[in-house]
Amino acid sequence: MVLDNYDPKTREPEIESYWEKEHIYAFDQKSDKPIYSIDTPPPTVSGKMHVGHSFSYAQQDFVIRYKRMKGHNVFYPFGTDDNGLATERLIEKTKKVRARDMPRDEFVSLCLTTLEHELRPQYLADFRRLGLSCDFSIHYTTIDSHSQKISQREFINLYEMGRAYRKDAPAMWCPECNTGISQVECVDQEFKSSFNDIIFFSGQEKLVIATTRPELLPACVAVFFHPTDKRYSHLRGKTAKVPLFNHEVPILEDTRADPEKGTGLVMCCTFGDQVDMEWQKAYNLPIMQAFSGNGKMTAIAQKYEGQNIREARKAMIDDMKAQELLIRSSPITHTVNVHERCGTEVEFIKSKQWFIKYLDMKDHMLEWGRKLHWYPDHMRNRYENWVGGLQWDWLISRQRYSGVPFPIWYCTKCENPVLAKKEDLPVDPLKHKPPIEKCPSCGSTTFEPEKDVLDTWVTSSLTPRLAIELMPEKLWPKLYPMSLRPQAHDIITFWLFNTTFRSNIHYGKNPWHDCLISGWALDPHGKKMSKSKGNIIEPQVIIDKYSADSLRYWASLSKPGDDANTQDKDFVTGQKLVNKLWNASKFTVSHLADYDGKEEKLETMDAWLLIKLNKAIAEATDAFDVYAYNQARASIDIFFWQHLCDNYLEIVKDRLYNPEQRGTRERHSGQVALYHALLSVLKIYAPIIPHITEAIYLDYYAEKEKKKSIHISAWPTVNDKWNNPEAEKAGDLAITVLADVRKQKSERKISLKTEIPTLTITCTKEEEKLLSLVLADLKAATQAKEIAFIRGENITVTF
RNA sequence: GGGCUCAUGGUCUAGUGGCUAUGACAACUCCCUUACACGGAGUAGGUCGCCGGUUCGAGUCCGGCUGGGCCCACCA
Repeated sequence: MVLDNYDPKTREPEIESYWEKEHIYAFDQKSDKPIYSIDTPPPTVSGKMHVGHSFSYAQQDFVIRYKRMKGHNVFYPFGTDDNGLATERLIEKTKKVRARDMPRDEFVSLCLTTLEHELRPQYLADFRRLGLSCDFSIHYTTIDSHSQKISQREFINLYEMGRAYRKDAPAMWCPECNTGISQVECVDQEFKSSFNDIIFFSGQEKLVIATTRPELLPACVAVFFHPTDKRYSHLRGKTAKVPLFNHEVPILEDTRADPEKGTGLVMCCTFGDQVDMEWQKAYNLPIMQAFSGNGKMTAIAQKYEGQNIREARKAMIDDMKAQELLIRSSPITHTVNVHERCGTEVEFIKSKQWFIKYLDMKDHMLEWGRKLHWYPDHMRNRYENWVGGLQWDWLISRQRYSGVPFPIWYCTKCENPVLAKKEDLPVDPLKHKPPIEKCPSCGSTTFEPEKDVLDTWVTSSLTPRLAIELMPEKLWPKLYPMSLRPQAHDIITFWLFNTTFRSNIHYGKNPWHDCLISGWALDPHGKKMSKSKGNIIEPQVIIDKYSADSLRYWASLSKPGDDANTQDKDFVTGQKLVNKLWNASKFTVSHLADYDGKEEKLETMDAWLLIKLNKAIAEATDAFDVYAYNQARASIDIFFWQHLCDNYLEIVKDRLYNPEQRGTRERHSGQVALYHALLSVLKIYAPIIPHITEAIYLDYYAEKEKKKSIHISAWPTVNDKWNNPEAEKAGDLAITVLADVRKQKSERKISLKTEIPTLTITCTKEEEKLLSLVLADLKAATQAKEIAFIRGENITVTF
């Protein structure tokens, strides 16, 4: 019962162990309380928890802890994403190997064992140390067989619905990673390049064409100009000779050629960019492939064959210069699409890839997005904007090593795909045999496994299923749709969007009711953190230096969806709060040792405190109900610091210490107010700073309330019998007087303890009446021996 | 180029049409008062980015502008 001192460094981990041992956050499969289920974001196992994680996971934990205290049976699983390219790169780095230099089997098993024994446990420990109230026993990883089974099952379902198709198509391709990629994995990056004016011949006429991609010349299949461009209208129907390669290509008109750009003439190469692809389709032009998937020039590049893109570009520019085919080369900076994981320029390559058909669903997608409750609401715009801009079906093949395999084999003779049977899942076609002996269409008996793996988002767009299917099937309808998807705003376009799509396609409903979108943690100056800038702030260091509670407190300062600057001073603020809570509690609890829990008529100041408390409870509750944890926190901050600590405790002290002079009933009344005020303060703070509030609760209140943890105790409610407008007015007046006395003492540079022989208050008759209700407390707080009243309009104080 | 978002004392920030615009940090002045000096009481510091409009009333709503951020498009 003695609150000694509080060292978060040792106490926080102890408290976390206690939660674990007592299963405080365990989901109760048998309970009939309303369920609140969360589609927890599975973070990509990347070594260490990032400060951005601590920011957004803390924010989701605030509202989830609130829901738990409000009486929900909380289903809060924890998954990790350790599937796909990001994981491969991490393993390559930590184990100093290269996937392409070793057998696939060996690499995959290295990934799995390293994850299981080294990376994941360390990583999970970081999230635990943040004080998240997850039920960590409900755990999946996006690469485990449970997830593979579900992912493959739903892929087969898509295939059966006719939504998964395999097509020879220009696919976005990363020549460095040697894999197809999707629209969402691309980012813009500025590059220095050169704009080259090169000469095509149309008969004897010299045509100047500007290009940044001369290495695509061997794949040039046409030249275009705008139909209204008079400079070139005489070229209609003619052909042009491609420099260096000398093949003739048609000269065509199309409105997509911009007369303002370059010379107004543009070459079309399959495939330089998206317009090239549109032209190829529209004019049925041949498909030429200048380089292959690994970024090396192909045979059509003739003497440049085997060179990589950059080498070929330079060599061709040099050769054209030598042959006087290059008029001018001006350096430019332009933005190009690069693969976000490696920064390589994205190319288009023709290959056989699996796609999920969804462009036909745009209207439905918008409707689904509108049915979700977004917090904050404007985040919906990002979803709608994304849907509006979709132009590709979802490319889901990845030419990687570690990932969920496609459950498919192909007939070696007719390429007919053979899908695994659902009861055999999960399968790895590289290891397992197809479920049939003979190809149903051609009768061949030899099959070839699909070597590609599924895009990691194919699996992670099923996280609500991965989570609930860990539970017995009879609970699924109660858990799904889930209550909440918390996540950061940067992945609305893929994770949130894809999950919404999958859920509606497979189950005919949205995957959740609410989405809580968090912002980003930026550096102290509002800049994005990055290794290259050297401005990374590590949450582990903050927890060590301050505490997990102060890290969480910082996360509660900004409103949902807002980015926050990561500043030391905010951690200091949290640390001060922890300290203040501890000391205020120490004081309070020491005066509650003999408190009997009986309630009787309250002293006016005590009633005043409980009115303020009622208001704080109402505000915090309303705020938490709409996920406005920052407003809830602000309300309780004001109550705790101003009303309780700065004013009330100073006022009630004298009654608590001196019951002989002030009366035992008066002391007891103070105890009543203190008991409820502190308890509610702790409870309202509990979702934000769960460690310190638990420490205090366990020391004093746990026994009284017969609960093992504050986090499963009942959320405070407004108590109507405390409402007392007269007491509130009287208390507010007393605070005005007290503040004025303090101000004058401060101006006279005398201690607040200095006695005042007679305090004269000028006020109205009604004010005097109200103040007389709290006269004894006011005397004690101001150190006034006597208080005299003079009639007057504006309340003033002299001594 | 389009969409969204943000702009409030030196710094960061609250603010949901309505008295004198919130709080924190920093600064300054004081106070070692038996919960806390990791504390307390005060003081100073703001034409709420700019221009216009709606309104009895605008930091708040509307339009335009300027400047940041994010997403998308463009990329010959």
